[in-house]
Amino acid sequence: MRLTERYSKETGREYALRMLKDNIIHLDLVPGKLLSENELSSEMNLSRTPVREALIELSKVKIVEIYPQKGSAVALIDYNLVEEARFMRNVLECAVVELACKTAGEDAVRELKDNVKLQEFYLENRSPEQLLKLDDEFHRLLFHITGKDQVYQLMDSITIHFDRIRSMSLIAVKDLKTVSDHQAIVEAIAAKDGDLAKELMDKHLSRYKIDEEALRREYPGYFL
Amino acid sequence: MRLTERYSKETGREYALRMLKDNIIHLDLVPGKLLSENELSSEMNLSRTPVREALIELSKVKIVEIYPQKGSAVALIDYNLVEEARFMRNVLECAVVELACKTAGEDAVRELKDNVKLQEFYLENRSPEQLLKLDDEFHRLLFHITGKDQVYQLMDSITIHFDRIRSMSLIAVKDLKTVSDHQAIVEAIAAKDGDLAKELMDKHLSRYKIDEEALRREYPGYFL
DNA sequence: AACAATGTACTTGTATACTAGTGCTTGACA
DNA sequence: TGTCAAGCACTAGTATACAAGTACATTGTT
Repeated sequence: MRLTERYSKETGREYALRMLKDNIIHLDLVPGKLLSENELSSEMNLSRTPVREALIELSKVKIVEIYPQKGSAVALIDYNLVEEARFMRNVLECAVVELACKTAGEDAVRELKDNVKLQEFYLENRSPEQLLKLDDEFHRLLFHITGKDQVYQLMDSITIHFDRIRSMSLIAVKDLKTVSDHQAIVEAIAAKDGDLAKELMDKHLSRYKIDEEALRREYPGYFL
Repeated sequence: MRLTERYSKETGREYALRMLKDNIIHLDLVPGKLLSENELSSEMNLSRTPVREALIELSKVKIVEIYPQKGSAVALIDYNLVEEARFMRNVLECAVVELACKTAGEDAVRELKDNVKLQEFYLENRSPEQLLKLDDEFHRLLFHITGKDQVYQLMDSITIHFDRIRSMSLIAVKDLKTVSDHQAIVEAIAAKDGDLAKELMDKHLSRYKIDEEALRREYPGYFL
């Protein structure tokens, strides 16, 4: 378990949640790994209570399994759940981008354009970390400007299944195409072309498809 | 706060959650009502811990607000959140019913038909409670047969905003149309007509639209 | 040796005690 | 009378103690 510093205003529960998610996504806590509330809490210098609350939250999206009176574990990879996350994201993002075409004003479009401009900058400067952050931010922005923050938050909670296998997949996302996808989407929104925007988004998200069988071969034992 | 019996296998946390949701939906805990963990726990004959865990879960979908070190309250009605719930449901249900047209086998169609048959029975026998239950079950089934149970569960968690104002609205759902809507949807699925199914679902869900202004007039003070 | 019962060491679930932060009340003082 | 400050009564956040259930090892018996 890799730990980073606790933010100053962060509660114990938020810290535990952040640490657990990070470690699960980056496979420092591998699928199937047994989790003990006691062990985790002493590792993080917390009591069981905040750790337990974090585990309960993670179990809601089935990334952690809790067996009452027996133990807890990082969930094995259930490919159907990954597919659910992909499906949900695809459906909602397409609907939101279509909605954005109808409702987005000048300010919103400018915000999106600013974001993409920054992406171009970090693409040239080879800063994949910043780029990933801006990518997430771009999609979050689309939900925000259409007033669907809560929907985003719910969708985001299940996305961890997808994030985990993305981090397993060695194939990096082709950043160049990603950024130009974003550019095209913003242009479609500015032009208020809903059908085009939806189509572009669908194509964009399809780039993240990951070969299940290859992963299964490389990491047997991580799968359900 | 109205309490019903605790199920035998139910944990304290699950019981607290069920009670809180029921009372919020049926306005026994009105919007804006201050909640005290101590008060709630003694009312439910539990300690603070399981009650607190339930409140945290409800705060995730913003139906309960927790102000650290100050207090908690049932959230006022935020119409934008209601709209988010409606939007999310509409988008996902339409996508799922379309998917069902592609993937549903004979067994799945039979399950749906059985459900609708029961709806017809309870419609004739004027049993609105059973009918409501079957209505929920019908929609849950659509997600189940397409392998999207987790998506349903997440969607369902935000639906409470919608359920609350539905219970405020005196206008009962026209059960007759509801049942015939369901019939038509099942037929479209059996005929594998995705476009029709989607259109029918959209029309079906639009029946639940509620007049915001009328509610605002009737219940000022419940709104944000 | 085979097997059954029991003890033990774990787990999560719940209750309770303590910490720290908020806001209001109350009272002293100018 | 007005103002400010100390204290009190509440809150949620956290730590710890205890309860209840599970799995496994160990021991005693046949």
